[in-house]
Amino acid sequence: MDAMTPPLVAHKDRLRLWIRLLRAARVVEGELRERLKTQFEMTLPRFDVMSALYRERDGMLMSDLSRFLLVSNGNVTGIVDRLVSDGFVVRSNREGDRRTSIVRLTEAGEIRFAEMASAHENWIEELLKDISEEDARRLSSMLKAFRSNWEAEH
Amino acid sequence: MDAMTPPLVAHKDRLRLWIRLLRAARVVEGELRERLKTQFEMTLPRFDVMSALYRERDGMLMSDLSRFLLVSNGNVTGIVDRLVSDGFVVRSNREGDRRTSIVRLTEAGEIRFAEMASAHENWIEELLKDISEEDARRLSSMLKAFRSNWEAEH
DNA sequence: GAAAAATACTTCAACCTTGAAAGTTTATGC
DNA sequence: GCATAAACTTTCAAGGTTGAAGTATTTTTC
Repeated sequence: MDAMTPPLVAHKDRLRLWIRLLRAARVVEGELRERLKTQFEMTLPRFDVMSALYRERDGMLMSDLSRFLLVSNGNVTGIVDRLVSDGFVVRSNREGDRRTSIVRLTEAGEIRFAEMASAHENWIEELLKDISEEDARRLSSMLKAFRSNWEAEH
Repeated sequence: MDAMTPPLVAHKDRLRLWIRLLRAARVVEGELRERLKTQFEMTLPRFDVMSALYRERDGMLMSDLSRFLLVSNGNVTGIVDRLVSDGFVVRSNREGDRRTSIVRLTEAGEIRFAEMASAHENWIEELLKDISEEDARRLSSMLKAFRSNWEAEH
């Protein structure tokens, strides 16, 4: 064998990273989905919408939700519909623009989300406990930079 | 203000990491989905199944696929059904156990996957280009450790 | 070897998701 | 002002996803 033989599979580091990242995300997401369902009778997509609305107490447009959550418009329509019939969310008309309506949490929605958010935070701490806080911070800022670059390009 | 006042929001590093990781994964996944669709008329779940079968040329059981891809059994049934009608996959009976069948790529499936895999690898390189190879390796091994710990505990 | 348990898979209802098409309303150009 | 474009949302079909229930087969237990 030639001592100078180059590696047969070079520059695959990013591909491997992507695969592992995806699998880790799936594992954690599956666990969260299950706990939300059993402990709060809640789905992950609905939790995500409520989370966005909890940050924006004055409400959001459907398109705001769609953009923020990175999902399609039609998708948000269905999820909000179900949250409305759950009694956690309301659509209210907006003065001066009859195309849009503002989506807000109801009081029941705020109370329920606060409960879930508290549990959710603990679950994440538990599920990611094997990642040191140091690593978490470094990785987190790496991902922030990644996202910033992405936003700048798209 | 008390100089010793502790941070109001401590130990949120992992939560922030999780949120950013999820968003990054969604951005990349959305891009991959769109490219697979427009350039290969292929969905991401079907690509994932073909990818698993390409690694295991002798074929896999449905339950192997389910376990490997981290999705439910019923889900795999549907995706494989569609891949069979696409002509990319076959189910063949297995001697000695009539509960199971071996799922394999057809020759057309192997050829098609090889084309897609090549493009896919380039896409990942492109999409993750802002992550240095050094960072990619470090993060990758961090995620590997995370997954190993997870497996050990579950 | 019959009964019970375990294994492998499919079916199904409910929900999530996308992308395209269509509806409504508002803004723009002339 | 009127036509056109743009913006915002919903609808719909096709597909993905889960978890529970059901079917079939094999293995285990006694």
